Amino acid sequence: MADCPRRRQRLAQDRSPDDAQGDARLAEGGSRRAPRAARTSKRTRIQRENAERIMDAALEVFSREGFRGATIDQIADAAEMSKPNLLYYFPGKEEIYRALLDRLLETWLAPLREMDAGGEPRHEIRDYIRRKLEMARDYPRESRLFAGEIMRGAPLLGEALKGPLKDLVDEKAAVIEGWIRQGRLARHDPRHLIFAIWATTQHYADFDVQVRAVLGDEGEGRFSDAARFLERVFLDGLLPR
Amino acid sequence: MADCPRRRQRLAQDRSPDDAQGDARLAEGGSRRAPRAARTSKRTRIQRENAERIMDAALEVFSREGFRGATIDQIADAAEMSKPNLLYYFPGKEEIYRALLDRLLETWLAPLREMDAGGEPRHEIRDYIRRKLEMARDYPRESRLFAGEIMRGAPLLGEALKGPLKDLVDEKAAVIEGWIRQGRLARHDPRHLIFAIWATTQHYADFDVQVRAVLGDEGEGRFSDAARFLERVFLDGLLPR
DNA sequence: CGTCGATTTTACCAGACGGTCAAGAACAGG
DNA sequence: CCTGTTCTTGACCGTCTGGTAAAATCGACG
Repeated sequence: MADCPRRRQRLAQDRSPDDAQGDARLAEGGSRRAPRAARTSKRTRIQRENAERIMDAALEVFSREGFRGATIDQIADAAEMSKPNLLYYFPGKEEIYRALLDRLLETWLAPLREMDAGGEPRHEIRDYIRRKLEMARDYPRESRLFAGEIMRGAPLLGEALKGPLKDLVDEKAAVIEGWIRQGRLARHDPRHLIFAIWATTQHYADFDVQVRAVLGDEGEGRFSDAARFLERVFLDGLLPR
Repeated sequence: MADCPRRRQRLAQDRSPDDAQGDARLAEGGSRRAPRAARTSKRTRIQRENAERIMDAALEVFSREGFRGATIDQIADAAEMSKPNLLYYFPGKEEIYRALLDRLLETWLAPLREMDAGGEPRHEIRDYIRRKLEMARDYPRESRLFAGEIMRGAPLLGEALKGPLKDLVDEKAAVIEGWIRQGRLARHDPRHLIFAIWATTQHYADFDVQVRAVLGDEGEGRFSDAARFLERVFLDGLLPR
């Protein structure tokens, strides 16, 4: 942790050229005014650049203010763009938000997905904690966006939680249960273990002001301190004695 | 945990008769329209009852929608009261919110405050986890209100975090360090331990939808399962081996 | 039972906000 | 350099929202 360099570019942003758009209902109902950006399947350079600028600005604003607290004007300002121009690229506020969540979800699941049934339990869990903590450190805005959506009752992400997210947790819970049956881990509920890792790591992004306030000046090394603490507690607590 | 009955009344609500009011600047600047409720120091029965109904409704709405997402109309509806009538008791939206936070803070710190330097470390930490988890179960709205305020950068609670909250954590961190020096606990950073307990317990209130989505039908006993899991992991991880 | 303050309501307002429109500016392809 | 398309903008609109004014109603107490 302490030794890996900061980075803050590209999560799932570099996927296909035609992604991350609020084009949910783009090519449908004929009568609706279609001449929005990207009616043709090919996107121009300007379209790609501006869509990206908007997404980044929206992440900044939504993660700080929440969905209702954010205004299109704020996002447009942050994207250095007029409001009507922004609305030329996205049909509305909710679509921008939805686009952000869409591309966030798989990024969010990635660290858990990497957990390898064939690996050594101690090693796999420690690495999972590290990866999650790195995400909290390097992508706090994404963490807060996600947290905000869940705390509001997940009006948009609700189905994804019961689908892909639950499926992944079920899969990895089975892996952990396998390790337990082999006697390589102490008997614990694997789902609550996963919750605990989510909670403790994301805490350092979502509650950053509180963490800083409590730690005061000594807060500089909070992420490496947290890594040390969490790895030791979880491993000592999880391994059979 | 599993055996203590549900309850959902009174946290710090029953303090003095003249509390929990947005009366920050009540008896000041003479020229401002004063005839709001409670200009005299004595509150009538109706004033107490209505202020309470408003606070409860506001907690419901603010905790679900966030500060900016909540509207005075929603709060008034929830309090079964007209908007102007509500504004007869509180000078504005922010004052209601502020009043909620004011009375929440000391409730929130209480469980940690109870941790006793003279007690047995294993017992004290286990009980602290239990108390926090009970609060997450019985007062999820308060938990979400607090979380929302912190996530927005704690614009109102900021000073309280650096003052009373930090002081309390410092005090209890010293207690834990004492236990460590006595060899009764393994060497760990006590502040990150406290963060971890906060994070894991509050997770069950703040991220309830996610927890439910992942656990599905088996989610009924989530609080007692969580208690079992957290107590074991933290204690096994914290005690010297 | 009348009076005066406490309480409640109806009507209203100014600004913010999400979104639209039509016209102008920039640009790519021929 | 012309032209059709893409991009950008200033002006505008209906609704929502926080908050106010003032009149009407209630209720305790002499």
